Amino acid sequence: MTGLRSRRRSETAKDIQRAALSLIQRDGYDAVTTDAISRAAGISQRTFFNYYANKESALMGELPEISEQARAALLSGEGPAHRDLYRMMYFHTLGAMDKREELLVFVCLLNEHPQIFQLYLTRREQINRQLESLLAEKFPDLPEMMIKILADVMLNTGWAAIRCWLQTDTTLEAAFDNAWASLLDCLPLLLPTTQE
Amino acid sequence: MTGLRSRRRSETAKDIQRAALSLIQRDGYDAVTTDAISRAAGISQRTFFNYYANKESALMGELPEISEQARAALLSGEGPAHRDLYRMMYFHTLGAMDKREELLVFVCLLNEHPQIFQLYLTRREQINRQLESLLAEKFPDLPEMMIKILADVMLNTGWAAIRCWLQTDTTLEAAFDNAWASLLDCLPLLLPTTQE
DNA sequence: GCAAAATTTGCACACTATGCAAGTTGAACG
DNA sequence: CGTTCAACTTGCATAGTGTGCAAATTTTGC
Repeated sequence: MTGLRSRRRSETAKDIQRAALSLIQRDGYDAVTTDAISRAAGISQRTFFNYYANKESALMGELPEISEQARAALLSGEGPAHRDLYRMMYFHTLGAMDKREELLVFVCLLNEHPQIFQLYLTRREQINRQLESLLAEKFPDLPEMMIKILADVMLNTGWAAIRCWLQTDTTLEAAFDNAWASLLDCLPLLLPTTQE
Repeated sequence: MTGLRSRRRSETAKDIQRAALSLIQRDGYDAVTTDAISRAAGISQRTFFNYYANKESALMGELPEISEQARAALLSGEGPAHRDLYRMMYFHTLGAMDKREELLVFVCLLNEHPQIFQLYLTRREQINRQLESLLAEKFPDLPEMMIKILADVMLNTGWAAIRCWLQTDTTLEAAFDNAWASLLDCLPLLLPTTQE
């Protein structure tokens, strides 16, 4: 796929997402139909389904690729691990922007609409798997199970930080620091006791 | 709600799930409609939707309550933590049965149908939150963030163990031991280095 | 500029899902 | 046991979702 077609596809995908978000903010999630989104985006409803599987997918937009910035943020880091994680998630998941207001709208929708919550979980899982592949690169000698568990532990802590950030007045960086500290505080509960 | 009505409701929910699983195994997921499931379960399609939101929910059945056995398995344990986790998940999530064959069917469907995968993730999340409430009970003085992170770490390790169990010839107990060992092996990677 | 490939669109239609009212069943009470 | 009421099921209508298919349009390569 070449220049104009590729660019056109990206722009249309983005147009659809913007139309979805705008209509949903105006009319409420349940009142917005795929037909309305399509018209607002300037395409036919039939074409809508060439881009997105359903309404909530349109609302969330496309899964971001791992950018060079996000890769570098994690791979080049020599520690501490949570600094790497913060920078990776900042560039990748938040798209290097402080999109707090937009994300707050989104969290509201999440809490009210199970379909969106489901898709959010799927997105999270997909991003966790992306991180997993990065970690496999960073630690080429670790077994697969360890990579998977490490990715899950790190990313779930990161998501908890983002959620905390959205609910309090703290900075994103401080939220990551706090979540990480909580994780480290949990470790003694996981370690073998003297009884073992 | 009293005796017969309550029992009737449970049985009908179960009938629907069984019908869904049976039809899907026979005809393939995409070929089975909510109408077909309803007829096979002996109810109208309209009633189907009084029980389940959609086809994949019917396939997965209802979310199990935390049984006394599962509670006891986690709350009474004095360690090691992964023994508690194993016993809790055995009683709660696997329903105290070795349902390996049925779960293998399910894993196949998971990998082929995004809607089922999404619902699986939602189920996982719901069970994680159930574990979280149990942990809050077991450790009443821990802050909320720690409880949340601890629940995520433990349950994700448990899910990884179950997935491993389904893919290898190992026993479920050994799979939990291995996954837990992998988790402990990850901890040094998370701890602060001397540079901090 | 032309031919081929890629993409959009209109259309038909099956399936999903919900509101509503009529019919049926279970529970409570005398 | 009979009656009344609440809970549940069902039929029906209908809007929205989602897909296959072929014609129309746009982009690409030469």
